[in-house]
Amino acid sequence: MTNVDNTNENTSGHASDNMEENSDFQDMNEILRVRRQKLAELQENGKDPFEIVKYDVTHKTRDIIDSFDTFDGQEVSIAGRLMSKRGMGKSSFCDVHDRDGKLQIYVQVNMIGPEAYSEFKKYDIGDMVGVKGEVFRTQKGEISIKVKEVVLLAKSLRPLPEKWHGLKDTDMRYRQRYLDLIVNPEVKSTFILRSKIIKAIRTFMDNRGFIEVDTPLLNTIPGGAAARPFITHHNTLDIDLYLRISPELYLKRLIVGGLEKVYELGRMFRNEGMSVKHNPEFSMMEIYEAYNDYKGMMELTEQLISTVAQEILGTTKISYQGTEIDLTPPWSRMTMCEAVKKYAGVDFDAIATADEAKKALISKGLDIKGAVSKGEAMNLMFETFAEEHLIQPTFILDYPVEISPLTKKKPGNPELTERFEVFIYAREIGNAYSELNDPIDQKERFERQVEKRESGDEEANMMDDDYVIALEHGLPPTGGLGIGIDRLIMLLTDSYSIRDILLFPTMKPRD
RNA sequence: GGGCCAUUAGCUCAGUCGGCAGAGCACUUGACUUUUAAUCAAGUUGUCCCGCGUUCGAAUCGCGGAUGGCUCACCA
Repeated sequence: MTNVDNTNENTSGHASDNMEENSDFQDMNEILRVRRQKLAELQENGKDPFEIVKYDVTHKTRDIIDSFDTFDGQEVSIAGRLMSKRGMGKSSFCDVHDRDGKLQIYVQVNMIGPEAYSEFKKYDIGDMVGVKGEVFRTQKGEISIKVKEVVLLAKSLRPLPEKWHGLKDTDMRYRQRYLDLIVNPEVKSTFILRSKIIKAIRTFMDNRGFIEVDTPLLNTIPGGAAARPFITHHNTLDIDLYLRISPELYLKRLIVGGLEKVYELGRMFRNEGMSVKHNPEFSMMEIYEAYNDYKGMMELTEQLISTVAQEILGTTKISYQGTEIDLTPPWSRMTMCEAVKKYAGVDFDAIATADEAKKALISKGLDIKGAVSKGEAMNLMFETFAEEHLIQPTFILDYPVEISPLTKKKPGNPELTERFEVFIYAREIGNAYSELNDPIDQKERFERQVEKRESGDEEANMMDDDYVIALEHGLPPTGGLGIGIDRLIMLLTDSYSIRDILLFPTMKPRD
């Protein structure tokens, strides 16, 4: 009975399964057919471009453009994708694009001979070519190569998107990112910038005496953050494993082991909602420094981000989505309690009990589901009323202990912890603690997390006994910091969506 | 999951009141030996996202569905 309605999935028009192979060619439009015919002709004449294994490239187009005076009159060879053709009978101008630039080539029939020229005229936009010739400047002043030899290095069998408007369909841009990179120059430069930013971050950390380490992506206990993990399975061991949500607990084991200053910059996986700021896999850097605390991490955060901005963009005053943001240190500092007082008008210093906190929430029109502690109430108010105002870089200090299970309590105030989050453009960019190193306290905090988990909170931490044993061997006082690398790159590249700074963002499969 | 919007040629997009499916780029043929969004002449290109309905007639109107975008909710 229940299956009857599903029959339409099998009968809805896929009757062509048995005749698909041979009808491919007929189904193609003219552009596809013509290009395949050109390839077939080349192959029949023993000139199959796909048999070529190597081309001797002496220069990149960027080098030639940047130092024309030294290349003027010299012979060079370049290679790249043919992106435009301006043919005028017995001579042609074309643009060849390589990674960092483009260069015009000038092909004349009496330079390469009538046979090679007529073959060249069959090249299509999108073909990969190698070109050898002499550098010169045209009458209109454009640096070019007068071609002595041109080689087809790969035939493009499909047309590129339109040259003037580029590729706009966002879905296609993400699914076929190579097309996006070919036709939208600003996309290519964004990803080149991403690479430079990450390199600058690593250089900064290395210069400060940190070592980069790699810890497991496959975890038996996913810890260090409040997030739902992805689950996978190892066949030989026959156990489920989790993809890591944070490297925190491994990195602190390394501090116990005496590595003192470590960082890891890599991919995290969180099985949660997707948005303009969230992708299921994303890059984060975590840093741990022995004998330091969260105040030291504040200084490190400011220095790191402002130094990278200065190096990559040449300034610490950036523009993000039309808003000026000043990354010049020092950044403003405010406790969460102060922020809530300022933006919500509620003074949590004057609130003693969870009941009073609940009343304060209700008076601000907030919904309360289940039991809410004083700290959770303050955090909720902070997120609701304060976060949106934190446009310029701002450290928010002293988070409630209930939502900070891995953080040292503030001396003299057991309700709060030595923790900050840093916000830029109302987004959380970083999160840092004075790390909790008391194994007995840690064990109790885990137990409280386990209780939350058992009462339905899928994001609460699991008990990690092995980590507690590591702490029992002695973790020095340590400062720890996590920085959302993708969000930082969004800021520095002025990108609206996280999908614009991930080459292949997670997509729902088609069909 | 809710709301709003979109889906038309390989790409970017028009398509009026329901009346033969359009443009630019790309492509094909021809002309052109310093062009550059080359130019000029001629030509080709369609599951109008899918299904059902209303109608003499649907790209256009109605209902249902798919995909995507934005947004709200969710989400350290």
